[in-house]
Amino acid sequence: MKQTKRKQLETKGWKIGTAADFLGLTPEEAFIEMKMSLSRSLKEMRQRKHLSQTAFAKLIKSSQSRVAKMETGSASVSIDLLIKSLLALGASQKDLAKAIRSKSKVA
Amino acid sequence: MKQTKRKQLETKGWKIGTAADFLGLTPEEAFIEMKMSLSRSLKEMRQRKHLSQTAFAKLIKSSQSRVAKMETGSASVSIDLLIKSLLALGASQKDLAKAIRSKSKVA
DNA sequence: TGACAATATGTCACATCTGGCATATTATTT
DNA sequence: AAATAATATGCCAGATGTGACATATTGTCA
Repeated sequence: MKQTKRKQLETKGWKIGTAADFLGLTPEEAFIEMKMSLSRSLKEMRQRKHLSQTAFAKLIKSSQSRVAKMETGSASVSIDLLIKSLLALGASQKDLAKAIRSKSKVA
Repeated sequence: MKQTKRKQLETKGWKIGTAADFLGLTPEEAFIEMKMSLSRSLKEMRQRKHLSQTAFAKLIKSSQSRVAKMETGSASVSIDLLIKSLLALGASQKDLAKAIRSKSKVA
């Protein structure tokens, strides 16, 4: 739905589906977006610390392959793991909140 | 971390290391805090919509017992499930970001 | 180019999470 | 108080996520 139309409806007292789909995202899509966002944040933080995937994997007692999967947004990675990893890198809850909100670039 | 709070968490199935507690949140504790925060948000949103746990469970194709576990902060619930549930209730990523940052009160 | 480090992908046994059911506990209504 | 609704807790089989390993691909530098 277009922004303009939504605004018109809202000023007329309509309450349209909330939120998650404000930008046209279904809950599932929003969920995926969030994962991708966390993925990117993780990669950025790791690189900023000059850690290889292997070194980081050791740090969080995981494996290089799983770190790679985290950073490429593989479906086999849970948000739990992403968040635990980010926290291990020193991310604050504030950082995570920010990461969750940042959108992915569509090109 | 307060003794009373620790006890409550333990009865929910959480296992917390006993090591350095007073010096702020360990990543593990921060992780638990986040979950508790999401739990509270979920309960609030559901109640605001006047849905029983049973009705909400049907909505997200889960069970009343799991919804109860989500809201009581059981350790057997993943952040993935909490977030999916919140999104299903219409939470925006902004809402989630907010939820993640707010501290949980156990007392 | 070749050698080497970093990252990506596939597979799998094992661990954790999930839904559903039964049942217990707590609130609400009559 | 009894009946009823709502919520909580325990359990378990099946689903999903995990670490680890092998191997492939990509990147970098001599």
